[in-house]
Amino acid sequence: MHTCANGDTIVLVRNSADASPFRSASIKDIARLAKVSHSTVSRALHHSPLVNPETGDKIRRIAEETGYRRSAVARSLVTRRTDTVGVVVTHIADPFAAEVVGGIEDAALERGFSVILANSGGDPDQEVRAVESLEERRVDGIVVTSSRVGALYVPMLARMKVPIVLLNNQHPGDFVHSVMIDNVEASIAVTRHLIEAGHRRIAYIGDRNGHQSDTERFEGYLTALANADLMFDAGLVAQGDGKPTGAPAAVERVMAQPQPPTAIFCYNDMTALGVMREVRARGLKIPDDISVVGFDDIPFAEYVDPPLTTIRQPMHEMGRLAMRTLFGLLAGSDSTQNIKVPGELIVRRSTAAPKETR
Amino acid sequence: MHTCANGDTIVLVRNSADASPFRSASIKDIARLAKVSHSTVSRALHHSPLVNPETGDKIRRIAEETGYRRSAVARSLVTRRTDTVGVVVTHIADPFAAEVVGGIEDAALERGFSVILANSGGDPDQEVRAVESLEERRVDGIVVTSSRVGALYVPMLARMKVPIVLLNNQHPGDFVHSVMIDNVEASIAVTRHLIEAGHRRIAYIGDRNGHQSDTERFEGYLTALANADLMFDAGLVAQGDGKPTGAPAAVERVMAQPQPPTAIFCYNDMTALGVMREVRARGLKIPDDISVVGFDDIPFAEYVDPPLTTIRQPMHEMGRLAMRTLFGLLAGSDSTQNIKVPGELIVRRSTAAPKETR
DNA sequence: CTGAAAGCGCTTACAG
DNA sequence: CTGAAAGCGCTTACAG
Repeated sequence: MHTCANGDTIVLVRNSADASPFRSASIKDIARLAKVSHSTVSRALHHSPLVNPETGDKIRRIAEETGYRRSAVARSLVTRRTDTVGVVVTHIADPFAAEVVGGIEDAALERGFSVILANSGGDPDQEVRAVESLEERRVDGIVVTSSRVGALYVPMLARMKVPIVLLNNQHPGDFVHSVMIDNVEASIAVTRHLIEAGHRRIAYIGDRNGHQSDTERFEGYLTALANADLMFDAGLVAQGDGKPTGAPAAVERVMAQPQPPTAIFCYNDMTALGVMREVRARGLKIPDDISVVGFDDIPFAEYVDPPLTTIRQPMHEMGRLAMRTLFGLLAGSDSTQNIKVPGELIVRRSTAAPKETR
Repeated sequence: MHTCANGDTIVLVRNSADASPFRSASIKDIARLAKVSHSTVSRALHHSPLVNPETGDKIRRIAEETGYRRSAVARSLVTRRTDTVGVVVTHIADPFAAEVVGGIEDAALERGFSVILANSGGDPDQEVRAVESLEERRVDGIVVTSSRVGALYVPMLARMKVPIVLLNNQHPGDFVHSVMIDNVEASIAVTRHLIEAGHRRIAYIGDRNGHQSDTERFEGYLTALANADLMFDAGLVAQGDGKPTGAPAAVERVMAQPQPPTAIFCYNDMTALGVMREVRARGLKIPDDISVVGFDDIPFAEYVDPPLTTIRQPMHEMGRLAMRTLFGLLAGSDSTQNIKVPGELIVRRSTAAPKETR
């Protein structure tokens, strides 16, 4: 309840017994209290120079005192902007997604944007539904991480919907706007690191889910082997599932070879965690008996024992870059943006020279 | 562009050179194409029984073909609901927050709700700003995790704003609606676990940021000691910062005691990670020389070496419970909901009997 | 079964 | 500097 100097009073009451939507104070309520038109209230709240400073102050004071909150939904209807971006991730609890969203959040906050989260669960259909739901909510832009749909968005875009940028697109083929880690180069770098340490038999444990990033990392692995004139041995390649649980079977397969590997390159850090665990369960010491490398540099990579050698993806920065691209698009840029971000080789103690060479 | 059987045509054009907000198709465009009123279109899109089945089908087909997306913002303005919940977290990249948000997401999706994310950065002022921003966006409800404001929301609520539920409130004192882990009981359980293993000198490494949860966990620790008739030694208590980085100094302090501890109870798993690392750097073996326990059971707790004994917080489930409470409130419930969730002691290999007793 | 009308809470030319 | 008016894209009584 707010009582004015002139005795006017406003009481907002929940309508009836249940908590169904109640009417919150509107610009008109403030107008009545301030004895001005609602147009003037609207201007005052925007600090428009068109309103008398004293009137403006009075209006803002009343708004403050009554706990008035302007309705972003009403505003959006007329401005046709929601100052909102949608982000679709596979699972928010995935450390990669969480870090990326952190970067997106930061960039959004700087511009007064909010972010709406949507899950794809890694499923193409659910991903499309998530994007559609975001479109209904009239977000100003969308970033899709680890998309399984990728280029299929092109026709949607042709219909002139919201701008979309993909972050680490997992669908083969290019998309108009994207920020991607340079998987091939990074993969060459880790593999070369192992080769230079003296390894000749290097296993690759991939991801059976057919991610584009897996294809590219495998490609980098092959390239590095070729560059060093090392033979490729298909027996040293096995598939995991991107999670620790997929590792044991894959380790079993490569270690069963007549000449087992002295190093294992894992598709990602989560796989590496499972690999380290399985390798250790087999009584092997890391890195003395076998070297292990991952990919991503998730926050825990440095806390496992031994700390994991890996490729750092600048996840937070990638989130920001995706937002910068989006803001550029919103500002009218219509150029294609395909940003390729370099990974960084982080050498820790899970890698060393192979036994034989020492 | 959409061309109708009757030759009518609709073309939507971005207005002018820049990508400024363009007009997306509205219910009226569909109405024109279908040669009905926009009221009928609205009904058809809702599958209202009030519309002729054939007319309805025709309308929906046209909507489909033109890629029409109803505007949730316009709908919200009239229905006074946004089918949206706001979630404020300290940092989304925090594993605890990410898991909780995962549970919230799942519960939201089941009811067709979207979630808007907002960061508090652990700062009370920013937390309040985040909540206000969510109110402006007219979310139907808000869940605040690890609130630093807690009971201070009461006056805001008195103004009849959006329902708020706190998840693991970190502000002293109770709030109307909350879901909390039972810190005291859980803390008694881990401490008792150590005592039963034979430990007599148990250190506690807390969190200097003054979280309510730290106070409660410390309380549980004291209670368990007292229950076992063990003397409390202030020299065995040190403060970390909830992150691995805060651990070394704290370990230094407790290990410098004339009689160092044989076990360390850490405020949370992140602290335990740092403790394990520091303890190992000092040449001590875990658990042979010293036992370490954490709190939370973050996803990585089982992958560190040795796997960490800890208290599992059912984070995902807690997120769902918060949503259930919110939905109850939205459905008209006006009862106070203070849900206390039990933690679960997960014994792994970072704890064992102390050396002397073996 | 259908349409005309009012209204949700704002913003913003337009006229004073 | 201020107000009346139109309109953003929907929903929903109300009258046929």
